Amino acid sequence: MGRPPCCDKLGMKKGPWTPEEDIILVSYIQERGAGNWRSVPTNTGLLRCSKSCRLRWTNYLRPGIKRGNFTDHEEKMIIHLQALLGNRWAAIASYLPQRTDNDIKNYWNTHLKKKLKKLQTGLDGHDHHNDQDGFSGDSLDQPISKGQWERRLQTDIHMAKQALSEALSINKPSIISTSATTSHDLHLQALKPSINIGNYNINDNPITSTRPHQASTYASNTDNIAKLLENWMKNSPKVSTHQTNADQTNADQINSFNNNNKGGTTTNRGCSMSTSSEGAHSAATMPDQAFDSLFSFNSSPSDVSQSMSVDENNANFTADQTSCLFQDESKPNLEGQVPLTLLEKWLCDDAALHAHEDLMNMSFENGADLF
DNA sequence: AATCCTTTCAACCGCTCGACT
DNA sequence: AAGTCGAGCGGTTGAAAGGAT
Repeated sequence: MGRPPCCDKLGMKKGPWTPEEDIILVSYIQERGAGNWRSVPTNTGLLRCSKSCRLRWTNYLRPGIKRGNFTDHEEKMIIHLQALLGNRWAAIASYLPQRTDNDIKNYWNTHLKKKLKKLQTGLDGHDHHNDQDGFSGDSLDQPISKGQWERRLQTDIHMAKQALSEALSINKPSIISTSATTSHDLHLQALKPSINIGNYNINDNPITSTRPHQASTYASNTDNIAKLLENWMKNSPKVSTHQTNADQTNADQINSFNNNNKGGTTTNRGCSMSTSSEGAHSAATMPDQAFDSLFSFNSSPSDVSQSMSVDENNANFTADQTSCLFQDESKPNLEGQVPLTLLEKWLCDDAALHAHEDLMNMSFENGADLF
């Protein structure tokens, strides 16, 4: 008998969130910032447990969430990171700041597992040493000692650092070395382009990007909320009966944003990137105070830790991010390993394709800052 | 048109971890 | 040192949507 679920307390509501609840939550977080989730239900009057509020915020309402189809590049990054980190979705999501761990996890389970399985069965019909699942995320069952794993990790970190260092060397513009001799080398090299996540994302900006796949159909979460509110406003004109005065104000602001954002959506989507700073950024271009008010959240520490810290102005990874990339402690990759052979090639092809371009877009000064 | 099957994804559950006392 | 509590993570579930028959 474990602890009873927190949602069992006090007849908490479960199931899908309503637009009204979303608005209340967004309003509250706008006012107080994300964090201290325990106090959220009491302070907002939401009949939701703190956990549910946090989840709703982090997985759906939080600014900077990209929804919709994953790009080819994202897909490959997930595959690669999954191979490196295992099913550590939060860690993987930290390299794809616009995606939530839940999204990535879902995408892995619904799309990528199948895709890889297909690929794998196509590759080797005879090597079934792993398990019935081919190389599903849960397939790695060969034992590995902690010591072994730690040594491997150390080597990985060292090699990755070295690789990144080389990649950023102005004298070596070609960051994918042709001297990779081991699967290990290939693996790390293929990771290199993902180091440029921030850069990559920024380069989705139509102004600077030349990538073919950036015609984004993604809606930022502001779009989500806007759409949601649009419907809600149509269906439910009685905002004030559900909310406090403050909430009413915020609802008005949201509505105001919604209307104004119709003109601004193109711009935002054009950027194809909605970071947590999107609000502030967009507010600068949108005169309406409502938008500014609602979406320029004050980043709480938890926000900062969860959201990307890409500097949109210089479009570069910060040193912290890079060190984070390598400091991220990894647990033994006992599960979710994918045999890396032709799959690697597949991934590396893409990596090589984008690597040079990414590097070119990264200023050397900032690259130097990484170390 | 009706039914069944599959896919998707938001949300929940249970567990672990770290901070605090 | 031990206990408590909140936050976060990964696995799983189930409703809804879409597709096949």
